[in-house]
Amino acid sequence: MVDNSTTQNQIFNAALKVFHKKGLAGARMQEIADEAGINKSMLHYYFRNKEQLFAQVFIQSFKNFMGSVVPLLNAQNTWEEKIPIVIEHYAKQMQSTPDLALFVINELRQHADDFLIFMKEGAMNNTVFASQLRDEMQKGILKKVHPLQIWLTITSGMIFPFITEPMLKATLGSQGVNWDDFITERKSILADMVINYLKSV
Amino acid sequence: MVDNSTTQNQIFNAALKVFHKKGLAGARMQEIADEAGINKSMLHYYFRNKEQLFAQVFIQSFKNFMGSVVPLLNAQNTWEEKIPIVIEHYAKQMQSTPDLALFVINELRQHADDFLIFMKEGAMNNTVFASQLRDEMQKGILKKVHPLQIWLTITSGMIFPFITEPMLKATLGSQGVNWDDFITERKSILADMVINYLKSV
DNA sequence: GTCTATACGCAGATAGAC
DNA sequence: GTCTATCTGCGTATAGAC
Repeated sequence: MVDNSTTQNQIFNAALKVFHKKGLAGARMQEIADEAGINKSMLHYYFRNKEQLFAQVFIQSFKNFMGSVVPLLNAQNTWEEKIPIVIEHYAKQMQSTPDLALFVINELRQHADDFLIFMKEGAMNNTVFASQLRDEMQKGILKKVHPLQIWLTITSGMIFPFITEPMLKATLGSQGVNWDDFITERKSILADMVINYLKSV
Repeated sequence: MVDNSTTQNQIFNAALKVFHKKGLAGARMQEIADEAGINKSMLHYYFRNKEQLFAQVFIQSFKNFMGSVVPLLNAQNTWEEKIPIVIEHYAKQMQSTPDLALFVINELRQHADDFLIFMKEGAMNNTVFASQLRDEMQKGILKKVHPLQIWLTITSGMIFPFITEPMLKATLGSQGVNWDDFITERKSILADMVINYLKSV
């Protein structure tokens, strides 16, 4: 899955890992080198300096975070089928790369000017999913709201619990609630909530 | 509102500001001193070192972020009245201290071991709000779910949009949607969604 | 391409005068 | 309590041998 065939890739993947955990300011070039099992000066040989290494890591992370869901939104099924699929997609993503979302959110906030240029304007709004919603809204079948609100409810509802996981787990633990069960319940509640709302015309 | 009567307070408030914006790793003692309009060595005089200054800032921030809503949850009105009030509370909080939430989430994730001790176990679950929900759930009037799910839906739905504000604004801007209008719509959608869901037995 | 050694600046921290 | 001057170590970056 992860390509470590070249030295450059080894460095890049290590950088991905360390930057995701520590952020730009907190990451150390030495730690990235150690993680890659490679001499520190190699980082400069391949990526010039910390700033440029970070830039490449960020761009890749941003595309991955924002873009990986788009195909699901453009698929050939109904909007109603897409909702649980997208929810499941985010749950999987948060479990496989737990630090990705918060990293992107955080660094984008601090360096918005430098990196916001990578936003594909209206990427979400041009999906088949958004069109499907707008269609049925106009027919009066669905409640009329901006599709972005639906979209935001789903991402909020699924990403936020994971970025606040330490806090949430502390609360759940003291209640004797199992994390995996809680997340399972969460996925179905969120889907029901959104779908019920849309249909409540 | 902000007490800058003593030198110590001036430093503390400046530290609050800088740490919230830059985080522990990104903040500079010199920047805090400049922000306070005070000599750098004063920071060490009053707070010993960066770590201890940060610790005090974090604890205060955490309490503020987590605790300020509790009185609203324990108030003498119905659960249904509380929902829009709590939503409004978070909107106000995110507008007056835009960096607070992300700061707490972020630093808590990186130093969970050091700071999670401040979590009041089950703080949310012991509120009147949670009891009200459980009561009506048992009577079969409301859908049976863990009250924390309701709570999480509200916080997610209201906090997440603000911490992703730069991204969201970029998207909205390209659609010609006004931010304030979007947030206003958001508040009512979220309240409706949660209330509708609870009542859909 | 990869390594060792080293330069250099920055940021946290202290000493000590006033 | 507040200031100036200074120390020290760390982290980025480069030089240069192999």
